[in-house]
Amino acid sequence: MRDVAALARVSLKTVSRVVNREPGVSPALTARVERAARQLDFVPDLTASSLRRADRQSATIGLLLKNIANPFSASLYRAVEDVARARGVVAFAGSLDEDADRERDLAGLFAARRVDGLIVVPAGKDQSYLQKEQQAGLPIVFVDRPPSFLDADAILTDNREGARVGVRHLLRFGHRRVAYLGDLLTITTARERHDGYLDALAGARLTADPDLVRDDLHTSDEAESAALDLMGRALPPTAIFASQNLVTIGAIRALRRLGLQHRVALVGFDDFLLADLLEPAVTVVAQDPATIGRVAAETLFRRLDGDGSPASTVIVPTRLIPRGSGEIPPPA
Amino acid sequence: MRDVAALARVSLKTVSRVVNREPGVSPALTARVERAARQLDFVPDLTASSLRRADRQSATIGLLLKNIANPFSASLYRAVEDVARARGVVAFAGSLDEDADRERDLAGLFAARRVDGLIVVPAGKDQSYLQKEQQAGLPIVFVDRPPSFLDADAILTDNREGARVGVRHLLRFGHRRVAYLGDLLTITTARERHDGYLDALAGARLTADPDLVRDDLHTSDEAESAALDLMGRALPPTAIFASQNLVTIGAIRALRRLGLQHRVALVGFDDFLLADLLEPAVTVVAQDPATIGRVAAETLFRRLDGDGSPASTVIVPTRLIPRGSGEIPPPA
DNA sequence: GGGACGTTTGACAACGTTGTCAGCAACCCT
DNA sequence: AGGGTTGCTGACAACGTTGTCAAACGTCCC
Repeated sequence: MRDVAALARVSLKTVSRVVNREPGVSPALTARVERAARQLDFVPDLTASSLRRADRQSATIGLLLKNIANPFSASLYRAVEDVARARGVVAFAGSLDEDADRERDLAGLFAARRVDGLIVVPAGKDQSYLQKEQQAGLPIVFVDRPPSFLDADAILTDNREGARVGVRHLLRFGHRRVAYLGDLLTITTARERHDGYLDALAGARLTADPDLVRDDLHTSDEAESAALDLMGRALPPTAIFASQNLVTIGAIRALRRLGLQHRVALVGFDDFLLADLLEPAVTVVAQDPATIGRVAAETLFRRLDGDGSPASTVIVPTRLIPRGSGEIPPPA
Repeated sequence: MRDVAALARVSLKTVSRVVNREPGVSPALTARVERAARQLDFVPDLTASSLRRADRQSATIGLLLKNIANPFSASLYRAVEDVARARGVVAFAGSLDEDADRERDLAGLFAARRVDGLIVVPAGKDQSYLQKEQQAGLPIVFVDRPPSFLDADAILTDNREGARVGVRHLLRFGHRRVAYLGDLLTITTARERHDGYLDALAGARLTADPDLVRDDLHTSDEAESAALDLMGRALPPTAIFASQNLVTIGAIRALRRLGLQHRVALVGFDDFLLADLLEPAVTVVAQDPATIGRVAAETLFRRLDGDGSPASTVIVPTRLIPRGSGEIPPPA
């Protein structure tokens, strides 16, 4: 900037004014400065600028995701990016892999870089460590899972209701032995889906058979062996509700291995690519990561624009997509 | 930091020394400063630090991707993140959607934030606009597609050879009428795959039937109608080579609609989730985004560590994964 | 006792930018 | 002509941190 000022024979401040399009610089000087800036390939340093500026905004936000490589996180990121882009804001992203330490570390790295806001899919059981930052004015929006020990905005999927609807869908076709395959119970959403499953059974005046309920399945392989084991029992289930993407895929693999994919009904929570091309096509309770991401980003920016209203929670509904696997009736 | 210094009754510089673990501070003062810092929840401002520091490193890199929401980009990001994490470096990411203007804009936004390096999947046809930054010392590594009008490191897939191997695989089963469904010819990799297809035909002393070659298909829907159209011709192909993920899926949909999925062979370029669960399972030429991302990040950091050797190009091989759809013989 | 030396500490300037304020010229009004 | 207003410009300090250098102190040796 100093070089630009020298070349245009003006002061630093005038260059700053031209670069920031502040009013009150004569056309002649504006032109001279712009020419000099172009000639020297001047790129203003946004970090220095935000250090000095009164509002201290860095036009940067941070995203803490489960795992960028999984489609849910990736869609979420993309939706946030699109909202941010419209404001010239760019985003940092990091994967947590369900690791609470990683969550704190990354939040610290982002805070040290003075992001303007944080969108968090929490991995740990306690977000109170963010309280200081929040009180210091950092807006934080939680996504997919509510914060613990912290009062903040949250954009959530209606997990319990979604699971209830999915399981009820199976019950309507006459199933009475519906198995549940669930993710780690340490994960809030997994617990909620588990509860939704129980709700649906209760709604049909059924009690859950503990032998048909398997929690803490976190990988496709674990889900596959759990499903194989279930189907090998004396009284196997006639339908399966899978609480998550990878679990659904594990269940599909198991049914395929047993040649039961057209005999045993299956509904999965969370949609996935090509679910419609499998045979049978997979009935799912679809979440809407794009909407969740968009709403989260909009909420964050509303806070940045000064909205000081109490923390709100938005529940994004799920949608049951019948495709075939969930409409298989029980054997007569 | 001033508050910490006041509370610990030391100078700013001493706080700085303690925070950065510089040697030569007495244990007594170190303890006092650390206590004060904890007490005040002091988080050092990395942007101010990097502004002042001699090396000007911000421990931040930027990634320009095709589209974060697509699995290739997401895996790439994750691989880069893992390498960066080990160094305490965080990453910005942005989607380009094949838009050259967007590429320049985002590169500018990242440059203004003084990233230490850039990993770019180029969208435009000319990267010379990055020359100034590069000469100013910004390491830039290109991924998936080589840079144009710029001398820089590149980590590429062997597209031409991969396509050749995929098509040769079909020819080995006796196919003579192999169709080609390709992405936009403006995309370098699409052209290379097209050439690989021609190579394979030439290797079998066949000439390409122009009626069987369809380029510029960029969405699943476009690919589907192109495939439907091809199969409706008087002399339809007995096998299809699809040059890209979405195109492969479009082709699958078309074959399904015609009930031909077990009659017409199909090989796709680029692996995708659940390809093994479709019927028939889909034979693909798999790329390796995780390796590509890891190598790109390693190359970038090597440059940051002062490697000044001439720009290098690393070719990451592809792998043919036979799963069924590519092993269907032509009708007798 | 005094000088040389090493260790620990702090004052100050600087990184690249912007907020504040003052200076100056040109104009308007009485 | 004098005073006020307006428009444009620049000097200077400041944002939060670190590099440089010198001061202060203690230790050791002759």
